[in-house]
Amino acid sequence: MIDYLALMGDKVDNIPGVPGVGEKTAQGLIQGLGSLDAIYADLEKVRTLSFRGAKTMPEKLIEHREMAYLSYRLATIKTDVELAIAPESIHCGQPDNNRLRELFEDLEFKSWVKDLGDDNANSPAAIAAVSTPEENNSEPTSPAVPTDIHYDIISDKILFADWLKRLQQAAQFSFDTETTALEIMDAKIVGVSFAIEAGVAAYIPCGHDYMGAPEQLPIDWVLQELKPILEDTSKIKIGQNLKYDRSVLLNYGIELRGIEFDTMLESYVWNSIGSRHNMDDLAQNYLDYKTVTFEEIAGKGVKQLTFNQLKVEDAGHYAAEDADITLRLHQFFWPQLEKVPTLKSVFQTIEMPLLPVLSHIERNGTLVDAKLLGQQSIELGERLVQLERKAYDIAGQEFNLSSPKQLGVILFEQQKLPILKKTPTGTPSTAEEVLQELALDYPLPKVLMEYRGLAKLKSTYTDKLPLVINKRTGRIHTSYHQAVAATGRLSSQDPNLQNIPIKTEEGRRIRQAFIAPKGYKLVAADYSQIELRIMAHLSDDAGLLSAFEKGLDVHRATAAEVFGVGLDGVTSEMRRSAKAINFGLIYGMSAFGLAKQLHVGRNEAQQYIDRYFERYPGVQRYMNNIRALAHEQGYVETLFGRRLYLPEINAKNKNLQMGAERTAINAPMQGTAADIIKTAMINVQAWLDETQLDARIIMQVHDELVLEVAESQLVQVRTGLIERMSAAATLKVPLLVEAGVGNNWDEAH
DNA sequence: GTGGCGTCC
DNA sequence: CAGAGGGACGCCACT
Repeated sequence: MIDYLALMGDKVDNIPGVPGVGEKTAQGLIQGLGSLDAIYADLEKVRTLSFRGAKTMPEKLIEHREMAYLSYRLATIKTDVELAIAPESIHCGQPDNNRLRELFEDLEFKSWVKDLGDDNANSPAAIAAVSTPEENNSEPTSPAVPTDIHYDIISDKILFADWLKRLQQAAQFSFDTETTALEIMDAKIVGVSFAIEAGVAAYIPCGHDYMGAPEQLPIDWVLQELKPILEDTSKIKIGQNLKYDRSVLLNYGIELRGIEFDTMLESYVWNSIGSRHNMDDLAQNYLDYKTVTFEEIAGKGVKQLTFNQLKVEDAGHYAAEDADITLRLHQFFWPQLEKVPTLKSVFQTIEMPLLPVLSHIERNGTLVDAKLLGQQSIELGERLVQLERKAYDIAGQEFNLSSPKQLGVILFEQQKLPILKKTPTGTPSTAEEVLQELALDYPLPKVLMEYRGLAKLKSTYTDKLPLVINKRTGRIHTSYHQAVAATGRLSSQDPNLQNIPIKTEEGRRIRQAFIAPKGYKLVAADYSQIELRIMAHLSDDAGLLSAFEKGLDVHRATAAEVFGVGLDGVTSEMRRSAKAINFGLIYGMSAFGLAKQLHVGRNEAQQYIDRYFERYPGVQRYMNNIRALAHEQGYVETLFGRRLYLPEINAKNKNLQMGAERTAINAPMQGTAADIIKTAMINVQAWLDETQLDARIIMQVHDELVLEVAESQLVQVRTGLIERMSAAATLKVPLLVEAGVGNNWDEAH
């Protein structure tokens, strides 16, 4: 049984038998003084509490660790989802988790979830149903995949010739390359697999080199034989993440052509959030088939084998299955994509053509001055030591400045500074925002802020970037991910080149290490205010449209409207506020958020917003319409027809629902911007290919393209680049592109 | 592996 | 009455 349930707003110090709690209100508190079994028996009540918005539990009230853990789980807003999904997702590490896990397993989640009535909207089953396009509901899934398929392993020229002939006769086939590494520039091919129809697949091993490996066809011969069909544009290729295969083949001088269907991108365009887009998950979700995973045949961790060390028989089944499943996934996705013209178009005119462009950019890489970064690391290291000493001096003891936990003890226990904010788990926050506030009254926070800033630069950038320079090319080759961000944006990994510092002077020094080779310059071109321009277009607001048509500084224009002054009367303070309002609108921010950002009262912030909507009524109308549309259809779209499903848009839980509404407002703008720059990248690359100009795209940062350009062709390339980026979409406002030139990335801005 | 924090657009 | 800013990646500490 539950001895006490404190609801939101209850005075905590009224709790019987729990003395000395200084909180004014309970943040949704479950105080169970009974045993776990008792809690379990009363689970229904506890769940009801959790939907009152309970989130955290003050530590002082915890009697047993296991209780605390259970309470925390139950009180988390995601409770139902997490409970329903899987008890194994409960992480271990707490002393009695095994016991907890047993308890959770006993709950019979499915029936329990069903009893929740309307809250069902948040269950995984409901999410899957909502997030699957309606066209899919009536659609039969592809035929079940048999589990006992035999695939050919090709080790002799007779069987090879047989398969080559079949590939030559096929109009399309799926294929996959197996390699020694994931790093594109250095990966060596170990084998290739093909599928020509569901269940008919084969693997050609040609690089397994473990002791006692069977004789295999020589790789050079195999690739020579395959080259004509791989380079044949009319031969349609299907694959999973073909950007990788294209790159690997290019290492062997083969230019993959006829890249028409990438199942990863089919899945992404079909439903960007319905599942992750790796093959194992796709097979499970859409074919109800469990694939052999790489870990299962290669092991994991440091002892994981590379593909060349795998037994040919194991590797053969794994690789051929990959090709087989890829083909089946394509047969599942494509008929459905074809039925939705907007999605088909996003797939065929944006995502597939972008694939080789990204491959080009990755392979081009970017030149980085490792020596300069090294100097900066040393310098930063010295300054960090000084700051460390200063901090120890103020605190009167040594501690790890990088540990939020140790820092919390020093600040809030030893120095007794006020706790201004807590993290989602209830520990006192030491975030920048908090330190800034505290720095007004105390000395230590300021030192910590400076330390954090510099430590970040050193550990993330100046120390790390030199380590990822490719030995052979001398350049940094990031990996762009095309199916990660739900809105349609790209992401960049290993290293992330989309979050290189720019705001502070010290940060910009890192950009100075991104350089052009001798005889070349960097050109950085970015869309000016692209998301606000898209907002003007989508909302059709006369005032906003006119501001852009007149070429006004939009934040200044907004300030003039909101504060009721002439353009000349706008102070820098007003402009700053207007800028925050503009960005806030794009993100669906509330008066509360705006107030916090601008350090003004909530009422004042609300006045700004009211005033904004008064002056730009079209924007308000658009916001209301898009919200309503999202509720009605369960998804929102970009201008190009890309969809983002919002499974939580009609959730009973208001927080989830409001979150989904914010996404509904933001996604069309962020996503349209992504569509536009992707289109621009395709057009720019096509133009560079045609003209054979001595210029290459080396980076994309959401609204910016960076090119490396021969000095002699600077003017021509810069002009052509701006033209093509501006023309990537025709909106009701012009798409302004600004392009700078320099010897390094900082200069080019 | 998770949480806290910080970098970018 | 609480909650109240969209999308990413990566580092460090800690378990």
